[in-house]
Amino acid sequence: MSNRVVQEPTLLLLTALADAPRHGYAIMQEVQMISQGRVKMRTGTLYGALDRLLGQGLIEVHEEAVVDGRARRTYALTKGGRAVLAEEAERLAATAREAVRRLNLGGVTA
Amino acid sequence: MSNRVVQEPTLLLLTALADAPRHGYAIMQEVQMISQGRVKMRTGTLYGALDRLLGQGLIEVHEEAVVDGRARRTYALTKGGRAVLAEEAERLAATAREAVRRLNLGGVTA
DNA sequence: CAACATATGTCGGCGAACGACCTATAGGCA
DNA sequence: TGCCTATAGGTCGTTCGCCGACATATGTTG
Repeated sequence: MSNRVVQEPTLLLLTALADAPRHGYAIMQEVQMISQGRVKMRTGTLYGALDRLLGQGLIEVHEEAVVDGRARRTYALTKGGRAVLAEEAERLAATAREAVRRLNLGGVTA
Repeated sequence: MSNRVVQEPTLLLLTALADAPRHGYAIMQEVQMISQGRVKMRTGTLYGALDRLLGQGLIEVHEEAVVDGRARRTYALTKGGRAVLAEEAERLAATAREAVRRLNLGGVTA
């Protein structure tokens, strides 16, 4: 019953991976760009969300390299993640449309 | 920097009040309808959110009647609430558009 | 050398949402 | 009559995603 599928920061994360695989830092920058600088995703949110999404099978590790003894992972959307993102995007768009419709109904002639 | 303006359940609540003032129970039903039965708002969420939104000045008490010794309040959007809802709806629509755009970019030829 | 960007992560805490429960009346139905 | 459901409004403890701050390491530029 619960909606709690994905929240906005998470949705932006998925969106950031929609066109190409990216690594963590790049995702943060991409999220900022997508949201026109409004949402600055923190690392705490990022890596927490990545773990969660990996567990949910919405994203996967695309490539894993070790650079200077540090893991460098790039993540990619899975088919499931792609489907979820498409669904959520449609749902969001529908909600937004409904909000606008109602604002116009009750707004002017209230 | 933080996005956290309003979350989805809250946004649906505001949307439910966009065309006409409503009381709590009616809001719950309306939210269900708007979301096509996907989001079933609980009373815990509802009244918590109403208090919060009243405090933020996004909604106001429209009418207050006492029926059978019980308070019956109807809530309405304030101008501020209306503005916030309009903004958020636009933002959501933009995010959804970007998600779809990127899905089409990377989806087929990946 | 200091400062910033790149890059990856951990941890404590907050707050919205959730879920379960409570009260109360009216109506359907077995 | 007793039970369930819908209407209507409300409280409270818990969960969980997000936030903010911190830690670490390298490369670059002033």
